[in-house]
Amino acid sequence: MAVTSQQIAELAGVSRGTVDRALHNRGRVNPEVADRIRKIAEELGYRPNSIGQALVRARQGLRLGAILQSAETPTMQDVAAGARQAAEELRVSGLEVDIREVQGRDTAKVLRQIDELMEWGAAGLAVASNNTPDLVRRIDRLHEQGVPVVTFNTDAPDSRRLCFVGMDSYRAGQTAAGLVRQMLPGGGLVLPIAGHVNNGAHYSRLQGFLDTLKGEGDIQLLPFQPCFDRDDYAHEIAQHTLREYPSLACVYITSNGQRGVCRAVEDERRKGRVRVVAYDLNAPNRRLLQSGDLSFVLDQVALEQGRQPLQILYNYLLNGKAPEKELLYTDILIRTKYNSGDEI
Amino acid sequence: MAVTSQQIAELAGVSRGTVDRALHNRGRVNPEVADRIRKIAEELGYRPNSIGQALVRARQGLRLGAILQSAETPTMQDVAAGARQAAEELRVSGLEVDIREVQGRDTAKVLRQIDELMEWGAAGLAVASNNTPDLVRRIDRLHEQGVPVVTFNTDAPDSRRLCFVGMDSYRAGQTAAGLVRQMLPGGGLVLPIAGHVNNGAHYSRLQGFLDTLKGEGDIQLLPFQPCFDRDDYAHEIAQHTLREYPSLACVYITSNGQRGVCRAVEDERRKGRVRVVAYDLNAPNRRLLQSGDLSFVLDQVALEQGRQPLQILYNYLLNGKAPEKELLYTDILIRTKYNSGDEI
DNA sequence: TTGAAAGCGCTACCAA
DNA sequence: TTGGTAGCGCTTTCAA
Repeated sequence: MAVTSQQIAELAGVSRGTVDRALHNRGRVNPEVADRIRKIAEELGYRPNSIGQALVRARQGLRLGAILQSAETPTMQDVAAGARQAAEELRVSGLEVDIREVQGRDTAKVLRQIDELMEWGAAGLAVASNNTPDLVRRIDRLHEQGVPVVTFNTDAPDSRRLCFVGMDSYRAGQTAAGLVRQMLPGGGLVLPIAGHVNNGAHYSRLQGFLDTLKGEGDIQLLPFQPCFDRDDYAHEIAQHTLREYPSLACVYITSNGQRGVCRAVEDERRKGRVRVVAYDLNAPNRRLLQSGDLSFVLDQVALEQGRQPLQILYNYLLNGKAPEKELLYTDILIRTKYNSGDEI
Repeated sequence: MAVTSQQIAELAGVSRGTVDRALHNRGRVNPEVADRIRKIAEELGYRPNSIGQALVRARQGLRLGAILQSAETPTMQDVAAGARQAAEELRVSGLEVDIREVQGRDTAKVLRQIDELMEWGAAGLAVASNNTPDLVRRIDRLHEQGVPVVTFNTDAPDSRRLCFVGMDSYRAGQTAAGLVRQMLPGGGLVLPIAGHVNNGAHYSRLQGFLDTLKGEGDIQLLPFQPCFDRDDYAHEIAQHTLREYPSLACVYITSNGQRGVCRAVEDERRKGRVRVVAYDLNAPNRRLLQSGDLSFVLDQVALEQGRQPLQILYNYLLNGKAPEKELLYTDILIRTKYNSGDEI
């Protein structure tokens, strides 16, 4: 059995209460005594038993809240699963976690959930919502009230959030560019399609892609087109471009709409000659990879994105450990038909 | 606060001890009373507080051991870090974990460590060693003694181990083949290099690769060559092949030796025209990706490989939950110069 | 078959 | 500035 605070108390000739105060700098202890206690603890390699701590903490009932927007999408469902996993892990440490799922992109609903969670007594929040002025204001207010907020999946960069956990979209775009570069050693014509023009993540995915391929002389980039996350628009854009450019070698799409693109390629009987690179490994994309309609899918580690924020809040609130960086980027996964199975 | 065993005891008009015995089927309780208790617990949605359980468990002192062979390699260091992480997490649940690192591939040393850990009182073991008859025999013996063994990173398939956590080497080979296929749309000449001919993992990486590319008519596979994990041999093989085949398009190497290959490509001034695909994202490979000497690196989630086995042993020994599958394959990661940074 | 009580390690509170 | 004590939820022992 490891060394306990009781043992230290006996060695120092004081009570456990004094040891506790000394080691946690809670004050109300003679500095000399505190020094002696700290030295003994150091020598014995004392580390407070986290189970004991958890037991006490459970009584205090620290509460954390998490809110996920667009919860109806496959990716956010994965994120939610990660959050639930973290909630379960933290339960063991004596915390309570409430996870709220919001359908669609609706800042008003998100704000309402924030209100409810604050009323419930949440000491920290994890928020995955889109970056609107209203949300930024609310996050700033929470910050002033001493309630830390971690954004995840989608950032609110202008707010005073503790940190962000999610994909580095620009870097993801670069990664996509690297793949296209490898696929087209002899160069070729590439069509980039974005989702919404005003979606920060989609835009960065595009920028990273364009910036990285621009220098490569033998690769020609067509002007990018927005498809507004819709398969029908994406289909129309792809079909039109395929007909106009018989030499089209690749389509890069940063958002939903990939099914429309693949259908267009198939319709025009260009499958195999036109490569498609898309985002997010969900069920439909898994199928499109298997069938060879998609060459690559860039995936975010959704589960991790859900898990980390709550852990970070826990470490911040209970151990006073702030996250190492403001931007905690999750891994960028490259998926092909061969590594998109159900690995653990 | 969630419902406690005390509350159930009061509602059932019995003591906490009786509730405990009833809910955990420890016997020594009137069946009718047990039924009543179970029904109340069910209705109230009782779930035993894991902190309370951990506190008691800590007193009993359940011990787990982990042994890693070839601990001096970068990959195994990552695996070890994962094991340490798991050890820390389990400490919170009241377990003690001892991790032993063995230098080199030495079954005798591994067996000695197993002895020591058993003497120490380990109730379960995680073992990453090479698959030798001696080890298999020992694992089987442990199994008979009721000590579960989880193999990780490297499997001992013929043993009665509880399960294996690691890469699906054949599938990794297929993944590499898929990348080569994408890189060489017009076909081309490919040289496969393996490490040791008798290394199961390296052989599977080769087989998966060959099987997947065999059907592709326009890709020509040269006979594979073993380089015995050595850069100098790999250099020699690559140099010789580069000179003999000016049209060589790609080298696939399943083991160490990738530096020798890259040097040969550079020496022969074929960098950019000859693509190299290798394994494991360690420091040197990160550099080779950055410099463009390597096109792709296939990586195993080493950290996860270290973490999982101990968690599995915990669930098995304390919750009676056997792993879902015998072969728990970890993710196959594709790394390029753009996604091989230090993401979390 | 059942109950009562101890004890795990820690922190918080109150009294001195 | 200190010590003493209660109590978190659970399991286990001992006694009835």
